[in-house]
Amino acid sequence: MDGGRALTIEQQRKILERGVEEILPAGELEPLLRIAQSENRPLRVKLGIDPTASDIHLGFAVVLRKLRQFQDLGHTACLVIGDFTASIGDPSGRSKTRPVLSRAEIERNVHSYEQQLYRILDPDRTEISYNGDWLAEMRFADVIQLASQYTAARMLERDDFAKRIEDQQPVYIHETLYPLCQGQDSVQIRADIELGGSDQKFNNLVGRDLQRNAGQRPQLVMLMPLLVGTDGVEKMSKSLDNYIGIDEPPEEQFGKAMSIPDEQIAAYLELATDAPPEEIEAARGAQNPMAAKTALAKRVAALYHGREAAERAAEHFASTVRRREAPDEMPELNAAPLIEDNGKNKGVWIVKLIAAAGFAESNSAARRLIQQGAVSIDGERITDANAHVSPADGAVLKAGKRRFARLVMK
RNA sequence: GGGAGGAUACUCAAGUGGUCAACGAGGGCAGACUGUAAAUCUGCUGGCGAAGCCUUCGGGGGUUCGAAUCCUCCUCCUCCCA
Repeated sequence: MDGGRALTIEQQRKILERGVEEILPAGELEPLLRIAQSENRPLRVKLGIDPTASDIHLGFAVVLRKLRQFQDLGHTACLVIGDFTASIGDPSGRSKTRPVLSRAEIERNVHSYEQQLYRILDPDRTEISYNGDWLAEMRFADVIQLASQYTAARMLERDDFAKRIEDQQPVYIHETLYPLCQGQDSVQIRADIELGGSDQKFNNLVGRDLQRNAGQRPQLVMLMPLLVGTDGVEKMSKSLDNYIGIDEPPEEQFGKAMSIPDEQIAAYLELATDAPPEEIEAARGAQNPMAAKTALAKRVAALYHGREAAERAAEHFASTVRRREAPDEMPELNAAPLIEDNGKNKGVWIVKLIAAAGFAESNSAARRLIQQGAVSIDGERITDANAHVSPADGAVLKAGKRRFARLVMK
């Protein structure tokens, strides 16, 4: 509890409530902090992790960063890896039944997850458990006992299920067990608080009921707003490919951040960065979204790669995108083996060159790029798909705005 | 157990014998423009060294000069009644 000693309970509460969408029951955070203090023990703050994706993105980082705040105040992060529940699939926000993951996929994801988690969390105050350790051990009688604690009506009235039923989409029995499993996790690890995205409200509240039935104090539920993806519409997620990964290179993060719609700038500043409230407020009605967005993109890159890398990413963006210059560093492509000389054709066939560079998946796709005027060598546009070229060694091949390769001709 | 409906490209979704490599929308890509990889507009979006050819509409078999479209069997999916 060393971190917490310097601050009053009131101050701690303020920090912890910042950026939070909802606390259930409202107003219970401060009393809980007092209990922890008087009992002189860290709170156990639970976060369920669904290992269905292998990349942690800014959306999930919102919750992780909140968890980190708890850690900095001396509390314990209790991560529950849903290795067992991943084989069910969280129905939250889903309009369809989820595909089931294989054991191997889950293990691969978990492994990659753990490395990324500690870019945000403090490993010394983190406890990791796998819910398969207890859920897989349950006997059928235990499952019945668990299921007997909730009614079908309450389960089916939740939004996701109700909508599906109305749309004549299937709802499977095992999906209704998902919230119960997650609630059982809370019982198992004796969570004081459960963090989650706002779409986790129902699941987290089930945990309260189960804990109460088990004679525990029901966990406080803390819900964070969902970060919208770079498309500006859907929730950020890997499957929609609208995410910014915390492990991505700074240039990628910067560029992706620049591609969010202007209206999302303030939300991103608030949820995904440490920007002070004044800056967030200023960004809300900004006259110059470009400047605000650039500042945001820098903050994001700096958070995961440091200030210097963020500055470089900004410069990279300005030169490649705004001034359309070739970047300093780009992959090399040895084009020498592609050179032909058979009387009919002399040089490298441009279509093959594009395909070899990996800029197109097929020759047909390469032809399209060429015909659309996307391809150039050393700034000279090539629009004839039958063209053969003899570029100088070190010439720059470009396809579209962002794909570059330096040609090696010997 | 009984009845009804469905499976089309990345997704949704038209098409019910030739004019179908398959309408449309979303997504993606590209170009123009710009303040950005935003917005907007336009184009492209199965493969092949490509005026032509090849493969595709859940799977197999069949009818036909010709099938995504008709028949048949199979697989899978959904809904309604009980």
